[in-house]
Amino acid sequence: MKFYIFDVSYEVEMHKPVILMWSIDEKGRRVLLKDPRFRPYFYVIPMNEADIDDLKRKILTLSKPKSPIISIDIQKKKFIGKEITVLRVTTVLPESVRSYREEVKKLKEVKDVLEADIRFAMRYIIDKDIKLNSWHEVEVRSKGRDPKYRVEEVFEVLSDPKAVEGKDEKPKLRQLAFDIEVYNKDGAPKAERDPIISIALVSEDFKEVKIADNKNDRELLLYFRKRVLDYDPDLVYGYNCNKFDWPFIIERAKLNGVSIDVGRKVGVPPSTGAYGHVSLPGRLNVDVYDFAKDVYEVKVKTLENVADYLGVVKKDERVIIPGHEIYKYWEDPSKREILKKYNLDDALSTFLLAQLFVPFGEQLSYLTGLPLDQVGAASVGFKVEWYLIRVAYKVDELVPNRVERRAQSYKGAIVLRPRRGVHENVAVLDFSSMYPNIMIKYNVGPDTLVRPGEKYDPDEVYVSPIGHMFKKKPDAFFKISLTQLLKMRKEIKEKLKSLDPESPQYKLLDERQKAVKVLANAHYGYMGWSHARWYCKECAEAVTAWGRELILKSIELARSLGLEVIYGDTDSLFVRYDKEKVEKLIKLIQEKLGFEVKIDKIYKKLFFTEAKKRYAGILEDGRIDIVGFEAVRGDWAEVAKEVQEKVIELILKEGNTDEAIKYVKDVIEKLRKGEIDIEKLVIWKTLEKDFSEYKTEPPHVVAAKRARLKGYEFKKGDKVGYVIVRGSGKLAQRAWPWFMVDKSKIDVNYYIDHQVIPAAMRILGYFGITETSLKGMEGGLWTFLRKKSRGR
DNA sequence: CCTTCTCGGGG
DNA sequence: GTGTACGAGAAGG
Repeated sequence: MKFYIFDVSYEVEMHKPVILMWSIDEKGRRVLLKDPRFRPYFYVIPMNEADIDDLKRKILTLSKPKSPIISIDIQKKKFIGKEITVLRVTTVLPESVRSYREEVKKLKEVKDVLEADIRFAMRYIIDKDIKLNSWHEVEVRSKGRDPKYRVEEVFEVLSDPKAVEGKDEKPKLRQLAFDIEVYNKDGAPKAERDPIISIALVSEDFKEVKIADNKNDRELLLYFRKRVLDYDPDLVYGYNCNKFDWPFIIERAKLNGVSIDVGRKVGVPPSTGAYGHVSLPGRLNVDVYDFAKDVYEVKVKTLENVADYLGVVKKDERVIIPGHEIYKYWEDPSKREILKKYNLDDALSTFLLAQLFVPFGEQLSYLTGLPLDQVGAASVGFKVEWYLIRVAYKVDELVPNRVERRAQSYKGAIVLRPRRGVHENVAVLDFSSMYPNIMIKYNVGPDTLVRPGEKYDPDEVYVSPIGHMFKKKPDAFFKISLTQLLKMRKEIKEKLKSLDPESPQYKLLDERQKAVKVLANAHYGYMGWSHARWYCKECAEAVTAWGRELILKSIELARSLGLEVIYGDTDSLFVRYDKEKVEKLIKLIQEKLGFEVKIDKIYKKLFFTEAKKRYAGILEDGRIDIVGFEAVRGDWAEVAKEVQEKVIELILKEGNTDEAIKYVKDVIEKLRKGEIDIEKLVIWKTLEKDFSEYKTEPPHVVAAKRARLKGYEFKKGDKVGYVIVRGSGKLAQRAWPWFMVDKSKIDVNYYIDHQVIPAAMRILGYFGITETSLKGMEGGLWTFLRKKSRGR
């Protein structure tokens, strides 16, 4: 029979582990596949001189009746490229692996223990090559219904699941988004004090919201449980629900003595699992916020900002209530309808955002083997790592243990000093997948790296510009992984050409090729991550060195053609767009250096100051592109960003500064008159550390501390929005959380002198405009007098 | 006045 | 908890 498997977990039944595969059958029924045949294991590397059979006997004597060691096999494997003989020790209970690991490690004949930290369900996914969120052929025997599980039928698995190639379609999944509102009068919400006052649910089939009529939230919790169980969703969506909604619900349920077992296992409540995700048995609980974090165009990633930017729910079409005022809308019965609408708009936004993000998440899950609820919560490093672990299994490579290391920095990419000024017709050339291709070409990896003192044949190694050497043979582990990914991407793209872009299959495969790209591009950074299992600083260092060499050689080629190079960063070159010469250059780089370059974009006009990583241009279609300047940074006040953006636009489009100057003066005047919204004056910064770790007291830290005194919770990772008020002393002493400040207290001069003018001058200064001419009274005074006389 | 701390955006 | 390079403001001395 064929099953669409979307989650894998396990449970212990009669002292034995059983793999649970939460699935959908071809009739669209929710079913559970139980595989009782799988057992946990780990590997033991013996000391070189150790007697293997003797060691085997010794390990067997450690066997405990609770979870006996059922077999020890001698196997040949590779470890960091070297052939080694290992013992595979298999036991019964997954949770006993850790204690066996510790005891085995103590034996003097044992060099190391490997793969004892691969979670049991992941072990199954890797070993059986389960492709989550896709179809598998499995031989099964029906066990009928089981009141323990909220599924239509339970099956016992008789054969290893086999992925069905080419069945790139999804069954109809039930999805439910939820959102809660809580009563917090003083500062941040606290579950032990504040009740839930409203819950909204949105699915394809219904939208509803239930508001509490008193401060006892027991009824609300029961309603929530009932509605989830009635609808029986496969996917549950929340926004920041792993960190807020779920912990809050779990705690409130506990206080109320209510069971909140909303998963597909009766009596089992949600619990926090790997990477801080909240797990509901048999359902995929997706925190949409995890995916929203990747929308870097949105600086402050509130639900309404992300939904607005992506166009699913526009801000002006929905209710927005500041977090600290929510309780007021509940206390005043006449305002409760507004609160309900707000709650519903949030759940709706979450639901709609999930439609955009989840298809991509499903494909990341398909590739990495991490179930969808974990793959969003896991960082990029772990996503790459799980992908690598799957590759390792297929090529008999053992997985290195995680080692505590100090981060070691190394030299990175090259950035050219730009030619300042306005340039016309500039082409941006990009190397396609530069670092992955360098890694493939030079066979880079910890397994091919020639270590100090190691013997090598000078003809059989690649030597990096900084001297690190990599053996040409055999293929590096990273090369295998990357080649496979690039090949997969090429094949998918080929297949896409034959499909209707509107078809579900096209959409699915397109998301898959995007996920492949993300994983491939993250390989280089992964090597330089000190917590990586396959950490290799020398490898990362060599890759950036080859990258620098590549760019420099390409510049030489450009110059040999008489092409002017205006700028370049890491894997891009900005050159004067002379069509013929640029095409020649692309060919030359391909032929002489062996790398592919493409024209990424063409600017009609491009403006540089002397600074690196900062430029603004107008593209062929008239769009303005701003990189690096204050206008696109989150830590500048909106008013300054707007001014700079407008100045850039006026200059690139008009070709002179007159309009721009007039515009800046106008904004300054509005600021003086207090006509600018306080929201546009807020500066947002992240607390990157715990309060105690700060050696200095920057403004955002001072503001956050002030909010904390009022009961608002601020901690590492939070964004602090502050404004500057009038007064004396250090700037930080004048920084206050924006929601605690009355507009009349704002220091307008700070915003003029330290936000608007610097942002405008960054551009206008290049054209010889002075600060005083923006601020000066010449223009301002006249307008002032004119208006005054008109007023009379 | 100079150095250090801190942060964010992006190739 | 993927990497380094870079610019800029404000604190600190």
